[in-house]
This record gives sequence, C-alpha cells and structure tokens, in this order.
Amino acid sequence: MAMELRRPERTFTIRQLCTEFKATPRALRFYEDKGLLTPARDGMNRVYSYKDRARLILILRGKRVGLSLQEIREILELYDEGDEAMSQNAHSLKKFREKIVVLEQQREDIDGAITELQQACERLEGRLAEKRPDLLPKADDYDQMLRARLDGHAEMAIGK
Amino acid sequence: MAMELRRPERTFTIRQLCTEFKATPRALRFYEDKGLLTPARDGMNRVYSYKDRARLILILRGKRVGLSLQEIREILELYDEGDEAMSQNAHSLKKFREKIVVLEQQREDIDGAITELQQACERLEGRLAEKRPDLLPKADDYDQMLRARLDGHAEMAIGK
DNA sequence: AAAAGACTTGACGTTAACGTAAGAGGAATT
DNA sequence: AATTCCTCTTACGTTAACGTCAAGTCTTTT
Repeated sequence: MAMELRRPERTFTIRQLCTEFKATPRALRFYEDKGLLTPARDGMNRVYSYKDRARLILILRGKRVGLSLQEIREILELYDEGDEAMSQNAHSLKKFREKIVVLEQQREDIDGAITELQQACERLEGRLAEKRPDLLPKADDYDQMLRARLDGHAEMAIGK
Repeated sequence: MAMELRRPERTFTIRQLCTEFKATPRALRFYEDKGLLTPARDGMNRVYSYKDRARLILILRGKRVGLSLQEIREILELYDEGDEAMSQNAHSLKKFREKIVVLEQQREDIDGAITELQQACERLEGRLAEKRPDLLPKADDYDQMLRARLDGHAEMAIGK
C-alpha cells in the first residue's frame, strides 16, 4: 500500500520543509531554539508533523510582515496553550490590538510605496526609452517574472 | 517681520526633525553616513532643508515597509541624479519591478495577519470574558488608543 | 568495509541598524 | 567666568536572525 503523502499523518524531514519554503535547516533549528517549533524526534532526527508545518507557515508569514520571532511566538502560543496564565493573556490581548493598528498603518505605507515605486519605474522607463531604448527589458524578462511568480503561488497552494 | 516657519526656505535642526518624527540624532547621522541624507552645514552643525525633510519622510516610510537603507537609497537617487549612469538605471528598473511584486505579496500577507490577529483577539476576549472578566480592557484604554492614533496622524498631516 | 550523504550539536562569525559612552567645540544663561 | 546645553566626531557595544564551519552519528550506496 502506497504511503499517503497527503494525509495528516504524513511527516516531513527538515530538508523537505526547507526546500518547500525556501528556508534553511539552520533557520528551522533556530526557530526551535527560540521555542517556535517543537518537532518530534526519530532517534536524533527531527520529524515535523502537519501541525509543525502549519506553524512554520505562520512563522514565515509573520516574518514577511515584519513581526519579530518573539511576537510570532506569542501568537503561536495562543493556539496550543490551554488557558493557564490568564492575566498574561490580558497583556497579550492589548499587544495584539496595538499590533493590528501598526499593521493597518503598514498596509497604507505599502500602498504608498507601491505607487511611489511605480512612478519611479515609469520615470525610469521614460528616460531609458528616450536615451537608451536598447536597455529596456525584453518581453522574455517579463515572461520569466510571471513564471517565477506563478511557481511560487503554486507551491503554496498545493503544498508541493 | 516674523520668521516664516512654514515656507520652503525654512530649515530644521537635527533635534527638530528627530522630535517631529521620533527618530534619534544618531539615526539621522547614520543615514547621512550611508548617503541617504546630505544636509548643509552651519559651521559644524547640520542644517536640514525642506527637501531633506521630505527625503527623511521617504526613508522612514521605506523602513516601515521593510526596505533596507540600501534599497531606499537607490530610490532616492532617482530623484536627484540627472541621468548619468543609464545602464545602472536599467538594473534599478528591474529591481524596482521585483520589489513591487514583493510588496504586493506583502500586502496580502498583512491582510492575512490582520485577520489572524483579530481572530486571536476574539478568542482571547471570549476566554477572558468567560473566566476573568475583570481583566478585560476598560473603555478608557480604547479611548487612549484612539487618541494616540489620532495624534500620530495629526503630526504627520500638519507637519507638527 | 569504505565512502558518500543526510542529520545532529556546539561554537564562533556576520550583517544591518543603530545605541552608548567619551571627549571636545561653540552659544547661551546665570 | 563658570555652568549649562546642544552639537560634533570617533569608536566600541548591542541585538536579531541567522551563516558558517567543525566534528560526530546513522544510513545508504558502492
């Protein structure tokens, strides 16, 4: 009977998660050091479950939006922690609400930065078209950009 | 005749810009070191123009959306550089387009993170309301949050 | 059995973006 | 004149988030 590679019982090696998410083993061990991941062991070797993988996804996204590992850990702890340390949680609640405000501001910043960059690109293209049209990107370049982009999304979508 | 503190001829000391934008002198000098700012001098002392201040605003926003100082510098250089180094610019163009893609992804991430945090907050509040309603934030707290938020925006809007 | 690959644990190195402390120069206040 | 205050430069310290060896174990391949 073939292994069921898509079922929740499925486990992952460190290398598998790394290639899937373009991380390094060092990074995953580091997250473990900091208490963000706690994979099982097979002898010495780490064995990551689907839950571990889900946590890793949250970690990486948290990083992309500028959260520190410390902040990410606090969020993750909400998911497994039963409910001891309630007064701690009151504090977490406050911090989360503040973080939401920061993120909303950050989204505005990003929108601004995007339009800014687009204007800069247009100015650049204008000047290049005028003086050095030979340096303008070829259609191929855009093709490749789009491909890379789609690949990335596909990986996320189907879990490789 | 009173000094015209709102006109473009107006200049700023390092401390003024720092208090306006909640930065430190060390940071501004650091940006200068890295070539992101080049204020004039009055003897030894730095004198920042309106243009310098505008650049600083861009620097800080760039930082908030996760750009490195190096990347921010490349963007800023587009604004003063006449048009030597055209082939350099072809490279910049490519990098900017890539950065736009990254930022768009980042905005999605932020939206995701916001909803995630909001759910976490709701779960937390639910548990707190059930077991320790005394720890729930008071109306005052939210008042204060909103005030802080509005203050922040006001500062940006009216340039203090 | 020997070599080649993954995995492991230290332990030290690195980079970005400042912080911090020391020492000195002018301007303003007492 | 002395103190206070702001600024300057120089230089070493710091933190986060890993990178990069080194040295060992286990498994698989040759």
